[in-house]
This record gives sequence, C-alpha cells and structure tokens, in this order.
Amino acid sequence: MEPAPWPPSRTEAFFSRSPFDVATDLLGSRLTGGAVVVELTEVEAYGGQADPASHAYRGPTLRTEVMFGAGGRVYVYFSYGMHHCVNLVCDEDGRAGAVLLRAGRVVDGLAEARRRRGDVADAALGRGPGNLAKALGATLADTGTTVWDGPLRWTPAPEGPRSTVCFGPRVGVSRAADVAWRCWLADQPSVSTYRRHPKAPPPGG
DNA sequence: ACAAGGATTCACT
DNA sequence: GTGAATCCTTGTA
Repeated sequence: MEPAPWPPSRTEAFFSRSPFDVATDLLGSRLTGGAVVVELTEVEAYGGQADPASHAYRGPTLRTEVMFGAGGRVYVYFSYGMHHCVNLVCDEDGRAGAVLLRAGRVVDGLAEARRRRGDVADAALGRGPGNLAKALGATLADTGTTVWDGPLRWTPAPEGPRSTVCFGPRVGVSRAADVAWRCWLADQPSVSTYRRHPKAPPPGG
C-alpha cells in the first residue's frame, strides 16, 4: 500500500533535523521523478562548516547557498564534468546540512528509468549517485525546489519491517573519509560497491 | 589503476 | 582577470 504524502509542514520538520538522523530515516522512503519511483537504499550524511567533506565547509557560496536554507529542498550538483548528484537539504534554516542520495531501487516506472539509463540490469538502474540522479531525471534546475511541490517528490517509507540498516565510511571523499555517515539497507542489490577515494589516507591512520 | 570531462574555488595578479 | 587544483563519479583496463 502506497503511503500518502505528508503535508509540507510535517515534511519540512522531518528534514529539519541533523543530516545523520535524516539519512537513517530516509532508507526505505521514496522519491519520485516523473514516472520513476525509487526506494532509497543507500545515502550519505554531510554536515556544514564543521565537515571537511561537505560542499558547505567553506561557508555559503552561490552553489552551496541552498544547503544553508530550510530542510526539504533539493540540491543537485554537477560532478566530474558528466554526472549529476542529488542531495536533500537537512537541518534547521541557517545551518548547512544535506544527505547525498547514493542508490535506490526502482519500484515503479521501470520503462522510463531504462529509457534514461540505457539497457542495464534492474538493480543497476539506480546504483550509484550519478546513476540514481539520471534514473530520476534530476537536473541542476531542480536545485532549490521542495520535495513536496517540486519535480522530485518525497513520500515516507511504507509501514512494516525494514531491512537491517548498516553504517560505514563515506565514498569518494578524500577528507574525513572514516566518519561512518554512510548508511544503507542490508541485502539490497542496488547498493553500490564501496570505493574509497584514491587520495584518501589509509584507514585508521 | 586511470581517463573522461566541466564547474567551482582558490591563489595569485 | 587568469591559471591550476580539486572534485559527494563511472566505466573500462
């Protein structure tokens, strides 16, 4: 049974908490982009000016301004000259924070997702942040829109038991690589395989 | 292990 | 204003 969307005020309250808390609670919830609906299976929390791996680390800029606003907004950035990555802004207005959406399982709109992504296995359609953004059809223009009236709509997780939540280091970051702010659902084939940043210092040292 | 690839940001002038 | 390093990645080797 598809859960009804929450009203904007409740949705904004959900996202106006710490990125770590929001990240954990996002697992199993859903994001809709056009005809494509994905269940989020892997996310990473990013802090503000105290998190060296966050885009907001050096304070607000033209690009990262949205991260300092109220929760429930979309932040899309363009990475490595070819990929888009979708974040959902967290924490209270004035404090930077976001959750990077790293992977999701396509639960509806399979044909549309494949049209965007090409002919790949179902589990690979939304595996990895760049691929997930592509499957959702997210673009830079989505930045600043809300998840209750924008092109990307969020709905809470369905009732009932959820897979075990696992925690581990974030992917692809060269600084603060060993903070366990990545979380994912166990036994989900859509979860990306871990790749440490090439320039990240060795673990534990 | 590495290249493709474009925007952002910083260190300079 | 200009040049260079960096980057929340992916697919192929």
